[in-house]
Amino acid sequence: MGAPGKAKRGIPPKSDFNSWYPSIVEIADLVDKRYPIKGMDVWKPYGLKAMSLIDGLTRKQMALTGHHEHRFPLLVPENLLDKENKLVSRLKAAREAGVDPSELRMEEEDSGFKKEVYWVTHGGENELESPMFLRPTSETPMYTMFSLWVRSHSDLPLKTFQIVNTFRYETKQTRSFIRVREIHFFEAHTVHKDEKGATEQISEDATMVQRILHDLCLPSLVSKRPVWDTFPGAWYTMAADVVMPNGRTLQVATYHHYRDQWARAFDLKYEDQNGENQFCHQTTFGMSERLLGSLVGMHGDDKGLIMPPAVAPYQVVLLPIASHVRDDVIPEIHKIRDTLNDAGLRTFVDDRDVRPGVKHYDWEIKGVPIRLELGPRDIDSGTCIISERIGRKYESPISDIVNSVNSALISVADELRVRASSHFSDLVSELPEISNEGDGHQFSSPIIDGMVYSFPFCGTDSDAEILERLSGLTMLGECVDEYEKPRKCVITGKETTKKQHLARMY
RNA sequence: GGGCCCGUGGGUUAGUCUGGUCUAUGCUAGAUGCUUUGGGAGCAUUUGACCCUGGUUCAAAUCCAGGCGGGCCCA
Repeated sequence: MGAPGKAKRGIPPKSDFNSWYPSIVEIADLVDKRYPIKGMDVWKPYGLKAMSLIDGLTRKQMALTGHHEHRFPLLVPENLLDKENKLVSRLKAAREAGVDPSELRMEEEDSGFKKEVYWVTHGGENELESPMFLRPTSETPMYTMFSLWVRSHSDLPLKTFQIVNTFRYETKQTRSFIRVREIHFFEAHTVHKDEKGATEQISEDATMVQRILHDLCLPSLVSKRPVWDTFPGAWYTMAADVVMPNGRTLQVATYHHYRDQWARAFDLKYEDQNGENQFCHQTTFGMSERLLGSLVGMHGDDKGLIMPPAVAPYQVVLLPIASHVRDDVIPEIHKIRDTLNDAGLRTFVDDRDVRPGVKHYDWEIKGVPIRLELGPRDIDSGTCIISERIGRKYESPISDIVNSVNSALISVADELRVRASSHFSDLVSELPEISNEGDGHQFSSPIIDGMVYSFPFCGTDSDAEILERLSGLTMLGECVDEYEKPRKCVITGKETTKKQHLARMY
């Protein structure tokens, strides 16, 4: 704690999360929100570096699984959107009518996509004959090209991805990294011979998400979204949700199994071994800067951010002490820095001419996992002082500095995982029992704002709707983790191992 | 779609109801100098703001209208 009554750079307490979050993203120098367009923040170097490192984790997973990076154009001609709109509205209508999409015949219908995109209508002063829009996601441009690229079964599977900016015209309240209009977006799109190939891809996606979230020290809930919350073009949608400290869930990753629905709309076919044309099966996998938002929200505390070592822009900040008193402090600290750099660590020497306390506070706000102090006394004794952002502070011999720093980084990451999962279990609790007397369904105890509720459920869509209405919360979908022993469904009373969650979503 | 609120230096804030004493207050941040440097140093000097346009008035940060920008709540 600082001196009584003295604000720490004006950071509100973390317990007031709705004020803390928007303040910390600016105070820690991740973004500047003052750009005069709502939902379009300026990325500052520190924030951009963290995001690039997160992208690095993603790229690593993509490389391990044989995906290739592409880059598709930002602009999409309007007539391609029509194709997608038709598909989406047909599938949506089919779903609502409860029939197979192929049985349904549709007239033109506006699915509403047009309202959610930014339009380019002019070239210079001339109105464009065919307007274009900024991609909200890249199915349309990509699948247009895929149908040119895929000829034969030997072209499959086609595994692509790109990390680009996408645009959505949000009218609701925006929040840095959580709801923005210019989205830093990762999207992987794959094309397979059959449903089985696409299904295997979905499980590969699940593995990748968990590896990335492990590096970010984030626990998550993975669910199969309810039908009404599935992306209309998808057969089914899987999603990973992180629980923020205010109890709202944040969807950080989704992966969709499309079957051959899009392939039929975009005429995406291949010739199989028998010389026959077959429609392809497809998947997509998406993530965004919400990953950064979620680690800011989960790990930060009253003093500022805490960066998971895997993506900390600086893993070690070195603080020279009293360097004007002794000439050897700076050279010695540079030596240590070079040693750490050679070991592959990201470092920074803070040689500003300010008092050491200021530097400690500054780097605490930015969440640097380890601060390393070196002053004349340390040089004489052959040691330095290591402060971990999670609280520990101790002396360490300079001769073995790489090992000390590496194990300190591991201990920070471990501690973050412990804290995050204890936080997580505090926020998720069992749904109160439901009675169904004459006056309809009732909870035995009231729903508390800021909690996520888990419960056994095997009911129908309309049972789910009852729960949503009764609680005022949203169903996350069927969780991939099931109960070990069957339990009674909260609505039907039948035994089931299936687990669901109700939460307020971002 | 419906309703409500707000716009003052980089940040935050006083002043707006009741027009003049406001070339605009406090804190913080920034700059310069000297002294300082093992967890937020001190002193001195100093830079910096009334969202835009129009109206009312002798007089507008303040009242009115419109615009632009931001936020909240409800469907």
